[in-house]
Amino acid sequence: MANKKVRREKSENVEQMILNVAEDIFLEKGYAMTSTTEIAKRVGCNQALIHYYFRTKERLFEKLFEKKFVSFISAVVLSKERSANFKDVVRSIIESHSEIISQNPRLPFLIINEMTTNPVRFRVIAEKIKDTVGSLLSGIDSELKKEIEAGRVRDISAFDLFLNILSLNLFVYIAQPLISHVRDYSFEEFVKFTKLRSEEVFLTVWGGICINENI
Amino acid sequence: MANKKVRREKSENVEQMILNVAEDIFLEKGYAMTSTTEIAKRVGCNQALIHYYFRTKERLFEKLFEKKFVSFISAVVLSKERSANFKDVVRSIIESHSEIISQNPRLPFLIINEMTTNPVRFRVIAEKIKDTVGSLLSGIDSELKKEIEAGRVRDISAFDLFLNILSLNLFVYIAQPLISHVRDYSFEEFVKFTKLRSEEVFLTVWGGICINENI
DNA sequence: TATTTGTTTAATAGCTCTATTAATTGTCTG
DNA sequence: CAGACAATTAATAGAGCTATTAAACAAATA
Repeated sequence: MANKKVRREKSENVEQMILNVAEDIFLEKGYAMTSTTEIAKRVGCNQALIHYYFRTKERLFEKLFEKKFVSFISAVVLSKERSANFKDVVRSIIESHSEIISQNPRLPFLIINEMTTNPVRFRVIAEKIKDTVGSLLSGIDSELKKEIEAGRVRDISAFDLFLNILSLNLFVYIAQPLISHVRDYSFEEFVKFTKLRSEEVFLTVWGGICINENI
Repeated sequence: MANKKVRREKSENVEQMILNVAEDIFLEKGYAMTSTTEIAKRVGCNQALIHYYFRTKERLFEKLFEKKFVSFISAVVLSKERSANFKDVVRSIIESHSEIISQNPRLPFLIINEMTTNPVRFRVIAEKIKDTVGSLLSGIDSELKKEIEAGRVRDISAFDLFLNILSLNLFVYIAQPLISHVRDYSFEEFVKFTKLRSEEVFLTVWGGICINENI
């Protein structure tokens, strides 16, 4: 039994290495530009081994990302905390959203890339996203309307507000290679930059909806 | 001579058709996912004809986009109009930027896609972008600092302000397939939506930097 | 009509990729 | 040690892609 465990451990190590390496390359280049040959080379094993463990490249990809896509998308919804103060609601949405992205910095690019280049994957993911977004919006909507009626927030649709948050939080990650190059950031410096920028995003989103006599 | 013209016209039609079709597919799927076979099929000609006119797939791509990338990027800079009012400067940057994007709605996705998946193309484009962004930022910077010192605008870096504009203007286009699906937009409806959203972007960017006692 | 020149096609070489198969190696078990 | 079973590899089929080549076609010209 102990021996069997050792065996399994060994194989699980290779299996896990394949998963790790594959995740890295998929995130870096997207599905189409990643070859099982390249994964094998980086792992240091035979290319057939990847098919031994995962049968097809497609299954390997799904094993890695199917769950991740959905949990990533719905994480935004789940994070919505009730608070007496609408400002704090907005802040908490932005911060938890930002937090989730920073844990998966290349995932937004991959999602968008797969969904636009691969029509099959589009259909699979799109429906789940639609539901998720729908429930998030209806969740915000009533509170937002109250604020608008009370004259504390300018007239804005929940969808526009939602898009503002998504845009400001996601764009820096989607354009990360470009930004890193323009600013000569190492990856660590880029991470630090996004941390600092998080407050910037809140100020912009909140300043953008808060009633302001100076405008 | 007139005859020769007829001949040329005929060939130019096919050549032009190839360019048109190729542009569509490249914009839709990116370089890697587009095959010369598919282009030929959509044009209705033999696949070898594409190589007859453009020699390689790479050259065809470059012919279409090398200039476009640069002009697209630098259009933002060129559009900066001097105005007595800083608010109007910001507005004009946002509006002309938004206008340029709406004329090339799929280009931002292609640029990001190519730059992240293709390291060769990255180097070619990245340098030009770096210069362009640099000169834009220094152009805004002095005016922005004056506004901050005068207490009309909160303390913000030119780069953060620039990113706010880019994020809010670009994200909807990058995520277009997703947004269209979530909201059940036809392409026309999507275009109409972006037109309406343009004012939204200004309100958010400006509200996000304008001094506001209510925050 | 024969020739020239530009356009288009069919055929195919050569490459890379995915996936399968059969053979090989390594390890535990009886 | 022999046999069993998992892990790993070598070899390769089969598909799709880019690019080239040679041949066919079309139209103007001499």
